[in-house]
Amino acid sequence: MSGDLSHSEDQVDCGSRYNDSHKHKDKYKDKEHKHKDHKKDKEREKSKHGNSEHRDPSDKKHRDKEKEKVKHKDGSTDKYKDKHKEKRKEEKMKSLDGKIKKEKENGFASPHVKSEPEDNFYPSPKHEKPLKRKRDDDNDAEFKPKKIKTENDKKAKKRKLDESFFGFLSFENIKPKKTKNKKGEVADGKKKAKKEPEEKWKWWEEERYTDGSKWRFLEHKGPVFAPPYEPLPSNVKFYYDGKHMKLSPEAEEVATFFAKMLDHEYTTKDIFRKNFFKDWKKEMTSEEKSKITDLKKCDFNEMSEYFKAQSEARKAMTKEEKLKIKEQNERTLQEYGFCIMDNHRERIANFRIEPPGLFRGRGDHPKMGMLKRRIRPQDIIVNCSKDSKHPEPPPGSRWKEVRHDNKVTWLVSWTENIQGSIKYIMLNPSSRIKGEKDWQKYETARRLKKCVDRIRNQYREDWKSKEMRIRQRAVALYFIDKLALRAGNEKEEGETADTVGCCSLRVEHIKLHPENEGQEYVVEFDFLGKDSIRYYNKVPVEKRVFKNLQLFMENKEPDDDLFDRLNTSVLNKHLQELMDGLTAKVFRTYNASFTLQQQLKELTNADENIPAKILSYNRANRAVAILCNHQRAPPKTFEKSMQNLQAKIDAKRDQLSDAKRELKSSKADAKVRRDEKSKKAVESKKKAVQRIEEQLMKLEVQATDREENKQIALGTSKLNYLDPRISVAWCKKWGIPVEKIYNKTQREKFAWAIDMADDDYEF
DNA sequence: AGTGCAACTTAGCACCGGCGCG
DNA sequence: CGCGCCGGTGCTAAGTTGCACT
Repeated sequence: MSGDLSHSEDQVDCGSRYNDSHKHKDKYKDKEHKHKDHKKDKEREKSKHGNSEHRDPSDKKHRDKEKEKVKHKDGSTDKYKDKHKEKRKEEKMKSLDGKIKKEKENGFASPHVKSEPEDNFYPSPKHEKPLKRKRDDDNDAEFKPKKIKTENDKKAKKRKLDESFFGFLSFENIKPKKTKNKKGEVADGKKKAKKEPEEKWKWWEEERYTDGSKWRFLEHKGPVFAPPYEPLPSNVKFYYDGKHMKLSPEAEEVATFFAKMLDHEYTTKDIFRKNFFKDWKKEMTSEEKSKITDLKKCDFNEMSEYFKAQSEARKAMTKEEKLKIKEQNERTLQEYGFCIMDNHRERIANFRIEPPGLFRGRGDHPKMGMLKRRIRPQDIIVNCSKDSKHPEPPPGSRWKEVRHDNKVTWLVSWTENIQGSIKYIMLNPSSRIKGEKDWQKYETARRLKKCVDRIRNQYREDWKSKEMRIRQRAVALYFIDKLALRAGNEKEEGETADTVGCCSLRVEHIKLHPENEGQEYVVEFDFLGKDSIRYYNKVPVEKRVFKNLQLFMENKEPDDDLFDRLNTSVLNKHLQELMDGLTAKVFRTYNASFTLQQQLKELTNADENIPAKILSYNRANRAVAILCNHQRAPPKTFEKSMQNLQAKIDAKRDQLSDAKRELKSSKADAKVRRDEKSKKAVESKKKAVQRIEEQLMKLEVQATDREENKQIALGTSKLNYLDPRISVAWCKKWGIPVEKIYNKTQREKFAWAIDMADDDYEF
């Protein structure tokens, strides 16, 4: 059922997005911040999205149908979500009252200090138990080992242990040095010998920790901080109410954040402006505060112009200047961009601290425009091993804490002030620690493959259960499986944009059509999911599911939870019982990978040439992206670039007919002359025609590919959902260079798969 | 059971640099 | 040899999950 893509089209066409996100990089002088005062009254903004139009009263029609004896039989549980419901309703009322949204404090100074004494070497109180595990840390106790064995065994043994120890001396991480794959040795036998010292570390051939620890040794240089604020030159002025006003450096910095965004639409949005203005005032001197009382009277234009000029100037820099900067960046990278973890030099993903700026959440975010404060050394927690050379805080400052917790993978963390969440500096996807986890993820998905039939039968049975909560669980699971929906945690209102996943679907997000376009029992989904990306889909479902949905919706308001007896924790607990390590997201991984494999089988045509095969690959990839609803805004230049391509195709066509004509005439010529020379001419013309035909085809394929990709993003699924061994195996099977499928970074991330998968790999 | 936190994965977009084209 | 385009990369927001605590 899940690999089925019958519903794909709708998704693609109808998908549309509501989010315009973006970022900012800036600086700002920090200040004291308020405490997170949660539980502030929150008011969710009336949903501005398309959803509202879907609150269709007709839903009520279904209410009286099929009253079930079952319903609420376990009266005990109405609670799960009631609380939220209440809130939402309350808020609705409030907003109806025309009240203005109450603001929340910006601050979040609250340290959440872990009072871990920095002295225990392997602290981490929480994970005491994993010690028993033989193989890997978390779940999947058995699988990992097994997998490893099955997958590796053969080759693993032979080249075990060759490197590792001083691997970090070799910079293995930088170059995706061709890893020899099984047969790979072929690749460059002799060269290999030379490059041997650069041989990449094959962590996947080594033992893993079995005690829950993530490393034994960890050394790094700490984070790179955002550059300090540089005040504007005095000729760049700020005007309030038409009059020049010199701002204090603190206030000025925050003003520049706004100035830099002037061109963006969201500086016109009420919430954004309100949040910004409020936080800005906190940075002002009392004098400034009393003068500047209306954002509308602020004129940031000179600042804005100044920054535009700056960026022009940057573009116009000479080669030498640019080179210098590049070199400096490279030095920074070499110094801060790597760490040493267990004898290997590994690349760090994000070693720069996020610069201050104005927060812009995605979608309709209640906190957009708030000030993201500058992070200082005293906000930073450093994690490294006790026996390593500890990173030095910048002169005159100190770290908030240095700890030595080898049960976690992060090197640096700090608490961010917008949501109060923790941010981390961690390793690159090419690192052992990320790679192992990634591998493990696919192994879990493969285990699901083995028992998915059983699970599906089970939830189909559960549709008939007498217990409401079981039915809900079963229907939700069906959606997660069939439609690859996300789990859908509940979220705190007023803290984030109003988005949902499976368990948090509300009545207003689906419509039931007993009959639609010739199909029976159609469910129409329309909601905003992660990142406020719209999910729109019409799916025919089984009658029993349909009836259940009618039941679930009975006597509910549009903004009531569809699955009121279910949440992600209940669901995952259940899944855990069905299979060790099973959680909702495993279904996404499983269905994505399974679909890729099956689509590749179906679409790849042995007779076609490489570009055509790659098109097939992309189509298979696309099927997955559609399943997972990975959309993107059509590139701004889409139309134009499509036209360009079309022009090229036309030109190529002309060229082809010219070439054909020439071929013809040279043939005629050869017939008359019958000499060697003219024969040769014919041959070369023939070749020319062939070459052009090939080029033309390539262009046409490219055009198709691009057109089909207009609103679909392939990257996310490729990077996060598709077992790379499937792709590698496909490449090997059809003699396609992996470079055509994976770029350099991707090859680094998937080095393990490239090395270990054979052409007969089966997901 | 419910809540909140910590850790880690997944996500789309802006921007930039290198490359192919005229 | 400059210019536009495109892919790759960096950035950081927004999810999921597990667990401790109450």
